[in-house]
Amino acid sequence: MSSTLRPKTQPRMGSISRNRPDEVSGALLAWYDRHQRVLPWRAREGKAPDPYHVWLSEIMLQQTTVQAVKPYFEGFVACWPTIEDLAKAPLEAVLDRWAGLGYYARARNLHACACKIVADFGGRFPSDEKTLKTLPGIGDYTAGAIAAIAFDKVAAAVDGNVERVISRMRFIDEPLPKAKKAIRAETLALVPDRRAGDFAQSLMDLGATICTVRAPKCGICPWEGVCIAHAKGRMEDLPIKPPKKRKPVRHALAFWLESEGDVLLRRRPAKGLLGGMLEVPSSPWGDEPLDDDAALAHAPNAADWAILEGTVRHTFTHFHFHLKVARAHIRADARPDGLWVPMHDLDGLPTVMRKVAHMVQKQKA
DNA sequence: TAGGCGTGGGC
DNA sequence: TGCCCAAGCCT
Repeated sequence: MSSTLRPKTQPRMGSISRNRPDEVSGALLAWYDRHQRVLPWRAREGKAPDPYHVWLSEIMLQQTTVQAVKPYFEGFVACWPTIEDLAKAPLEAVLDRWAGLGYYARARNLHACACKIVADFGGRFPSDEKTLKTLPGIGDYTAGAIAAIAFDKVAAAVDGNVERVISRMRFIDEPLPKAKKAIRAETLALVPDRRAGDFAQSLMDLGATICTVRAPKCGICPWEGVCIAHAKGRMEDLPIKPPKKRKPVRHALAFWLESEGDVLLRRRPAKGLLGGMLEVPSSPWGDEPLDDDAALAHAPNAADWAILEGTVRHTFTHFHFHLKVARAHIRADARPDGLWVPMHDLDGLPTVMRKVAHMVQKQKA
């Protein structure tokens, strides 16, 4: 990224005018030059960013922590070094490698987007927000982030971090999501003509490391002097979020069927919850716990099913899940049709199903 | 527009 | 422990 536009004399701390967008953004860029995080998807000093890496990381980072993303990003880039490689891969391979990261529609859209970039755009990402937003999995935030970070376009990338930082700094006390329009306008007004990508990343770094949800570190914030929420002592009141709803509990019985070191799995329907992912077969997921006999009627075959002690508990976005597990062994010549997978090769399972496997292994010991 | 859609960490 | 939250998107 160009660093040529840094002012010759940096504004002194506390001397920034909150009515001068160039001074406000300049103070943040100066902070970013000293304190930016080193992340695997960021371009090295003086190097042009790789749009494929920017896009891949932005999709993975949607609603997901940096620490969780790091190993997946490295794994994807090692397995599919270019977007052409990713487009050529079977969707199932992409989903299996995404397993554990959550929000699996992202992986389906990722693959669809890669195919579209290769088929319709010659393997090159468009650089304008409007075209980016036509691609699967790319919305307002991600379009702005790619335009700014990969192509240094003047664009606002308003994510949860930016909503928090800007709503505090400008004291926008309207509740979300109504506040989004004002936050976006305030953010866009601050984007500098040069270093728009650095500015986008600096806002996110500030939100992630200084302007945190709880206990923000205002004493070391480059915007302490211009932040209205800080002046009022109201930092932790913003942004105002709508109340959450209670999660209901759903129940099911999973069927762990073993045969000579393999376990029976199946692939879920392509869309919806865990769409396209591998799973341990189970009874339908219902609002009430099924009694054992009723649940066992859904078993994939007639076998000597034993219901294990304990319950797998897992929380999805909008419900809690209580899963009992039944287990049986059969001979190889009695296997029902299905996907038989070696028990040492269960990396493609989503977390809830890994919990099932873990419970079975624990009860063997 | 509001609800569906995962997971792991922090307190 | 239960709840909140993290670089949102889609319908």
